[in-house]
Amino acid sequence: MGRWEPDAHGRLLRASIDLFAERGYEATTTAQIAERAGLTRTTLFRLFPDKREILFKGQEMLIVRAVEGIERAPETATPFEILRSSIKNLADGHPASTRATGRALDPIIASSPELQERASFKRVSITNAIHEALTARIGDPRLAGVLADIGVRAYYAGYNTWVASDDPRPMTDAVLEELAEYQRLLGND
Amino acid sequence: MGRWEPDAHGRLLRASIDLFAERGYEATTTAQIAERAGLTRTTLFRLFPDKREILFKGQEMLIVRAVEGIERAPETATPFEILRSSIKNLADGHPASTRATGRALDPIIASSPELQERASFKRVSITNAIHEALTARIGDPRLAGVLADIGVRAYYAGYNTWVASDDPRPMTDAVLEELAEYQRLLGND
DNA sequence: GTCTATACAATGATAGAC
DNA sequence: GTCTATCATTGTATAGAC
Repeated sequence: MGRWEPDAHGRLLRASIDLFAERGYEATTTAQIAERAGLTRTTLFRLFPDKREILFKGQEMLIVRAVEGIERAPETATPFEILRSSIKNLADGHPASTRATGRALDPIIASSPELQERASFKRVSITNAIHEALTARIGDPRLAGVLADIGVRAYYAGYNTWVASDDPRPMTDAVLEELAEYQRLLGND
Repeated sequence: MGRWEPDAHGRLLRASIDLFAERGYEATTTAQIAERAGLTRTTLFRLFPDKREILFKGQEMLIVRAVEGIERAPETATPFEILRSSIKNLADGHPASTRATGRALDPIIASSPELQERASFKRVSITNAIHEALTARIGDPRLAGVLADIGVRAYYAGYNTWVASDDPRPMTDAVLEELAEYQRLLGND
């Protein structure tokens, strides 16, 4: 059954989404996923560390982009402007196709405690990475922590409204609007 | 081996902490935990839904207390005062013995990705519960979300400094001091 | 250098006996 | 309510095939 149709990751992701939508996450075995992707279970576990990660791999990029956005903020930027730079760079990483993927993926994640747990871990990990990089940049770890929370909340809330809408503008617009609302609420500093 | 020495939960928790500290979380099997507690593996899984939850059970109480604190806030309270009531009630739920438990437990959790994942889920769940209850109380879901983040951050940061210190005052003091710092940073509204 | 075959340990579920 | 026993599945390890 050897194969080098090259996109093994992509085939496994598509097979997973299809099967999870058809039969549910828990009712789908890793053997079935591998079979539908034209691979074996062994290969699946060589490419992904576990079953959950099939749906989440690629999110390491999110941390890289958020931290990059902090490093690229101009020398004179205020703490909130640095946060804005981070969240903008993070959202800019998403192509238009993210909307379709999210519409297929999000209901699956919502249906399984195991997947929600992994999603929570990703959210906390992104928050912690921003917290750390912001602390290095602005010095105050408390302010950095609160800003990290606010930025990540804007990112997820903006993502959710954008995925649910048909607004043709990029995801970044929705995320930055959300962030601006938070800034206004808190009496912008 | 039948037993009704009554504190099965407590025996399993203590056995887990001991064994995880001795041999590591992953290297300890559920059979070994059950054996040290004087029970069988089947009974362990009747009392706890999975191996991780042995260390985290009891945290449902945290959500109840946080929500209670919101409901009990006086009619005239500002949004931040309502949040303060929530976080105070949450922290008040911890007896002095929490410090010793935390000192034993926290390094174990930090050593295992699987446990960190469960811890992240608990943090997000508490945040979501506060978000929801605050939204019901004050109306604005955006303000409620940001406040929930801030409150939960104060709770965890206060917990961490309190566990690391030998300050004889209750945990609530450390948590509320942290929260007051955040309020000051954001130019109290 | 990627894919596969096989064997293995551990989690968690289930059915039935005392 | 606890136990014995059995089972499917996840995830690991190793060695080998193309």
